[in-house]
Amino acid sequence: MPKQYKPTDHEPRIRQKWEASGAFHPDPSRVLRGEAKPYCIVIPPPNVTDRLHLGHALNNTLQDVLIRAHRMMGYETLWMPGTDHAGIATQAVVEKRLRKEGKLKGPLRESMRREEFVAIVQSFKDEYEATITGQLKAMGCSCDWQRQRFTMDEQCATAVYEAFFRLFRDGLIYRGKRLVNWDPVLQTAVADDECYEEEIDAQFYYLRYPLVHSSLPGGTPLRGVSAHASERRATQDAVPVTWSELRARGWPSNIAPEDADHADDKQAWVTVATTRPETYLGDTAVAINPRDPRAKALRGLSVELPLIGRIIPVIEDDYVVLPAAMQDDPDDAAKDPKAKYATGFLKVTPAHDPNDYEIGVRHNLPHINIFAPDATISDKHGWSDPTELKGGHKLLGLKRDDARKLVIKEFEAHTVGGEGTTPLFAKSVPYRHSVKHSDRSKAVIEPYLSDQWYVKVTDDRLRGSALAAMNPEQRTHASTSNGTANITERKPTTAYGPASTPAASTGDLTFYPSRYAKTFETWHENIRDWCISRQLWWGHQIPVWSCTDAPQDCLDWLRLVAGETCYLTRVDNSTFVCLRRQPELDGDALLIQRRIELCGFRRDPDVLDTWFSSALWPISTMGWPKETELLRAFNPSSTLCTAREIITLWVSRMVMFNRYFRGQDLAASGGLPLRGGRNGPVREAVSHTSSGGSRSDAATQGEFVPGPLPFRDVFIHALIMDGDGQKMSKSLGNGVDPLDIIESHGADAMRFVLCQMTTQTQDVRMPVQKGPNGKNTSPKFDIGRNFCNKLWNASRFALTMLEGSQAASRRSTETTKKSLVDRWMLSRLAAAVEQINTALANYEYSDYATALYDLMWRDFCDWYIEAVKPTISTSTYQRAVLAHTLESIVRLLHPITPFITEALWERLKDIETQPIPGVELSPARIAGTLATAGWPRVEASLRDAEAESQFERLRSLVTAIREVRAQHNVPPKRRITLHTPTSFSPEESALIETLAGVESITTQIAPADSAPFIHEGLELRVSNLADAVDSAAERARLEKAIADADKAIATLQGRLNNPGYAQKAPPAMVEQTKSQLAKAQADRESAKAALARL
RNA sequence: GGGCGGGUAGCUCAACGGCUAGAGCAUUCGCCUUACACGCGAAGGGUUCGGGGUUCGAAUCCCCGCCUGCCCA
Repeated sequence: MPKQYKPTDHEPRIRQKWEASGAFHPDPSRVLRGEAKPYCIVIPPPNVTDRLHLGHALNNTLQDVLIRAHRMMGYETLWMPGTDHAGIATQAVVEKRLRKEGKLKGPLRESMRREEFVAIVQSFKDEYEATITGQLKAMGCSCDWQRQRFTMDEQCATAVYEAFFRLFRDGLIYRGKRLVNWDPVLQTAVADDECYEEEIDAQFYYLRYPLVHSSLPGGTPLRGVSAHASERRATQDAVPVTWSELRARGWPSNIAPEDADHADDKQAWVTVATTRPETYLGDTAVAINPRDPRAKALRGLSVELPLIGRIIPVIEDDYVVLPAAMQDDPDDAAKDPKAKYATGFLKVTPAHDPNDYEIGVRHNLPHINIFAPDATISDKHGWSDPTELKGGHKLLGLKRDDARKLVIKEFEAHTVGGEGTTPLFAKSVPYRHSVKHSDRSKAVIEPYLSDQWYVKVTDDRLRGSALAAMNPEQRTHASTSNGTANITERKPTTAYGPASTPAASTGDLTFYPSRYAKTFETWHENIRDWCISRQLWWGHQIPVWSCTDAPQDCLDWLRLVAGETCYLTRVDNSTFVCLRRQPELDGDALLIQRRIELCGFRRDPDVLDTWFSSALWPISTMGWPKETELLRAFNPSSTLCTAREIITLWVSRMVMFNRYFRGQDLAASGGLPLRGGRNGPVREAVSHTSSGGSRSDAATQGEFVPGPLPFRDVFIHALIMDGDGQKMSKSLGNGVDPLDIIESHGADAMRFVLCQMTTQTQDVRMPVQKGPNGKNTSPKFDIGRNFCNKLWNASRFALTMLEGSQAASRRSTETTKKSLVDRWMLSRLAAAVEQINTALANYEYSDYATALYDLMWRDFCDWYIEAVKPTISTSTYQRAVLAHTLESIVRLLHPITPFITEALWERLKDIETQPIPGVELSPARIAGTLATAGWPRVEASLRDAEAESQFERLRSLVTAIREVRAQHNVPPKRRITLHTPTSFSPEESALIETLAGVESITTQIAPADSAPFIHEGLELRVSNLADAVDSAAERARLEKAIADADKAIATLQGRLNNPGYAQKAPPAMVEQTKSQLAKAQADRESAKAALARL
């Protein structure tokens, strides 16, 4: 064996060995036949946009640790791998690439055919999928590569279309409007993360809106009626409100003194402040804060929008910022920069501002879209008939900036009430603020209202079942027995229990760390319907065909064929047809598709949100909607391992979908019993009233019983930050590539460090430096590399001892005595195994790795190996302890550092030693493959408190002697003499001599040139040091010993002098303190005596 | 605005109401002691962010404040 462990000499070969062994490809039928318990993790599928970064390395290492540990524990273990198509991100990356290469100019939709583009993305995906798979393999991930999936492959797509169809049929998908970030240049919606904010210098414009009475009933014009109709009516009905009338209604007299001409008989107005005057065309209300003293006077009044004459209500909403002067707390005003500019009146444009949109929802206001897709003013997209009104037509066709200028000009030219002296335009003030821009076109984003598809996750069948899935101990708001907050800090798991129960369901979803349960809970309590349509080409195209004013005969025919293959709904005069596109039904679906397309139906061009397919991942990868063996054996899976940012986007949706669809499946198949016996036989189908309910699915229309969870445990791990606490990212250049680390330090070193870093905190820091090859690395990985090298050398030493002495074992001098160090080592091993099992069961990776670090390095290498050097070649038993301890360490480490342990085990596995009772190392299921070897079972009876305390005393004595040696610069090879008033057993003496470089131990008086030291309250001496003893140094050392003892005495005495302590503290604690005090006092006395003799 | 974290040695982190607050790296000193210099032995280094409180006892629990990060809106 070489002196240093070189990962590259072993990793590729071991990867091949694993792959050839089939060790990672489980057999579901073993689970179904009851031969093995299942353990399963579905990988959070990485995006195919890019290669994996260090965060992925962490995420997947943690999964592999669980997978490998359970495989060794005897579970039938499945780690399902795959990748995600990542719609928006991937499309953006490919589009950018094409533009860079000059292959794409202008808007995508006009420059390229859909099929053409999708094909390019497909090949891009193939490239990255291969890269990602290679990276995972390089890390040693023991995925079932034969079952690898992709969210857009045929199997997953089948699941997506089936799920969409069922939700559509069950009334859980509907069409609605939503504000999107619209890029007017590319004419597409873009996601939030494709926008950037940029500060620009702009103006706050102050516009006057004349007040009028509305003749509409209830003083709430526009409510629930179309904008078109109300505009007409409003123009005829407007009656001005005068200032005198306003004062009569309670308008405060001290308000708005700057408006000099508040003549009693003149029409009154309100002044709104806005940065976007042109959007006034889409205003549907003016809002005021209810705490505003003017609010009461305005209640029930309206304003008339100049130039277009629309009458819109004055409403009250908390969102409106009070002007700085009106705020109770001047500090609040200072905090909100807008308060300085606010007038207290907010023009509300629900179709063109996200906040206004919310106000619109709260007050049921109409949305009036005033822009064409290219962001020019248009009367064709929601704003109707400006030409009949008072001059709004001048604005038609103008771009946003031009429209803004013209609006200001018009407002300057006109006056309140049409004939007054007060201009509609009050003033403008410079204002710097940040505005959203599109990454790709740099255009200013327009919030734009458009039709979208939604999943009604607020329905109790989805939201409700997600909340019900939670472990009751982790719920805070549910009706717990005493109604108080009740979050368990930690699940009291101390041993490895069954990892997966076949039908985990209600109440089984448990978060680690538990605090994340709250994130999950509050998300569902405040959940909103989920917008699932995206204006992209890369993704699952929505399987809905629609037609406005479809021919009657076509509709009649559709009603006839509606059922298992298609489902239709009507909204106003539009018909929407959803086709079910399971492969076996494709014939029918295709027929219907052709027919309706001939009738004028067109398929929705949008694709589904990527999370829709991700939400199905735990079942789609297993073949759903087919009732496969895999699905039955491995759903629910055991653990989901992910980062916290994904709890809301992904975890929630997987829980809802798994429970919903599997609930339906189970009901349809006669209601398989769910755990806990909550549900008896599912009730027979009740008739479904809406059109098109299918026959075979009738059973699913009955009372809904949620099905099993997608997984039982959710482990949320930390995010890796750089040394400054910043996220690692490409643009910052602070990212670390896992492959670089694997190359420089080895996969095991990387994995070890990542595990050791994984505590329960929210994020961990990893200082980043440039390595010798110019690539980013971190000094942290040296820990792992050194650790592996240490293990390698410990094994190297052990192997020479074991191999070399196999022949010697037949010699007559052999002893089989159980020595102190052997008992101590086995005791340490038993303790470590217990600690490791507990850590694993609670996802405490750092504890797991640290326990092994200490066991291997501190206990095994520093003390055990050093101690047995003189005796190992003549003790059969000791060699057996050495071999068993080392092999246990290697097996326990395998989940963290699979390569080096596999390489070492190839040599260790054939060493023959006598058995050690209480240590069970069962053979590998696949011969010669550690990955399938048994998890070490070490009996707790090997714990030996006496051996541990006896060894601990020797160890502290050895350390004390070494300290004196170091102080006197005694050469390591020099043997010295220990003078002690007490005697040691021959076994103890031998250990002291070996470990402390002592030649002889004597009770004889030490010569004058010896060095005193204190151990357990006694003065001991060492002599025969190389140089004469330096009494000044001795004095300093003894004085320090006295000072240390004094400090301890003060602390301990103070504790005992506290009257409450003896009374209230546990007696054992008090006893301990007393003995500590006695020892400290003895130390002190001995040191003083030694000092006096100097 | 709501929610959740973090602040302990120069750095990265432990310590989960009870040993004189511990590791690794870095620093200093001595060693190529024949498993390992990616190593061995030893040393120095802490007002546990600040202030109150609860307790026999607080880094730990509670309150206030400061700094810092993340998620949701």
